[in-house]
Amino acid sequence: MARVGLTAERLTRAGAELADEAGFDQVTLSALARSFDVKVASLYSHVRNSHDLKTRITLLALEELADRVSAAVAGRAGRDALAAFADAYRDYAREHPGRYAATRFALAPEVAAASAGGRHAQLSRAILRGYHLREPDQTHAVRMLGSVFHGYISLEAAGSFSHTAVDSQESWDWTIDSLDALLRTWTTDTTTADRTGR
Amino acid sequence: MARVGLTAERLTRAGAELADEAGFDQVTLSALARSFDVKVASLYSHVRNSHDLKTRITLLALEELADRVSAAVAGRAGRDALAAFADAYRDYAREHPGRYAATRFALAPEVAAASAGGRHAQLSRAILRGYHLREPDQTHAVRMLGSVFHGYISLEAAGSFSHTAVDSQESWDWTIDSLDALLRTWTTDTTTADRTGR
DNA sequence: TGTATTTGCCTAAACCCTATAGGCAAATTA
DNA sequence: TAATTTGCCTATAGGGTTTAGGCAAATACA
Repeated sequence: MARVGLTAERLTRAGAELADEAGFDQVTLSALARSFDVKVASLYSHVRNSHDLKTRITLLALEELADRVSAAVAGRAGRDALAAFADAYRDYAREHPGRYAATRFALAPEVAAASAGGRHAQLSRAILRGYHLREPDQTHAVRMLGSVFHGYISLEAAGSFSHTAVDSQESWDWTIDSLDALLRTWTTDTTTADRTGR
Repeated sequence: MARVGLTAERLTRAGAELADEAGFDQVTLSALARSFDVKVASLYSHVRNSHDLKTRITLLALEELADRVSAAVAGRAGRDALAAFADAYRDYAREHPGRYAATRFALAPEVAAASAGGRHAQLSRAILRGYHLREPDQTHAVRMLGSVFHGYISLEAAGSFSHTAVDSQESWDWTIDSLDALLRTWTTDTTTADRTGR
């Protein structure tokens, strides 16, 4: 019985590819075993179980994505940085839908703490640095940006924006412009009363 | 063999409850059969298959949610309407996490066309009526609002906002205020160049 | 280099979920 | 009351997960 040379890493990479091709929830140990022409039970020497495999794919995706976002925003500021940041997420989601879906997988707290999740949070705050927000506004803004981008990406992936004639790219640009404008109002004018006009 | 009196409707309602308790992807025909103390095969007389059941739960959730949102925004305008709209979605997601998750289930195009999805789109546009946006800005704004609210709700549900001391309710209010302010800039000043300051 | 140990992949088996076919009895209709 | 429809059943097959235990290939060590 020749050995195929499985490792947790190879399984994780193959799992990530399968996720992109068939969807993250189609990633099963059975499918993976088939793709390596190996019996399912053999995989249990390398990953603890199905959940463990998904966790590993999630960690891989979080790292990859953080690397991309990090490279995209390097040397940029203001609207430029904001757009690069947003595009990095969206492009990744479009190129790697399964991996992007994996980044939504609920990790165990200890695992999450050791993941690239922290880098994402830092990157988000780095983008806002140029807008000079004070706490707690900065936290509010981090949450809002995360919400908009993640929301847009998932609705777009679900096909929610393909019913009308308006191009999705236009709405995306409009959204980034709007967020930039919004954040800039905070830069120069920091009282809520004035900002909201109430 | 006494009959239990199953119907597609009863299965759908029980499925929705199960979704809220255990998660939408824990909704299985097996679990449902157990809860009715009936054999699994019996369910196939009432629903075509597992996918059909999930579709029915999705349609139920979309209707319920549209009813709630519709009632919430009735008689309101401006920021008031915007907040009522947003809160209706968020409250529903918090009270019925499984049903809210169901609203993200990908429906077949014909089914989606006959669903309450259209009502949601109309409600969204109704909110914007008070801000007097022209096309295609209105469409952009509809997409942005959908993105923010859906994104916020799903990130919040995933626990993404429970790592810092800042209260999630505050960020939510801040976000709604920000969106209101943003939309109001469009009301009085409609050229992109001026709005973004580029 | 030969032997001991570890490690990788295997078979076997149990459990759960989905789905179809075909049967019998309860409910409905005539 | 008889005929028909309908609801729930048993049986069966297929796919995914997971554990236990075995044999052989790779590795370590004398």
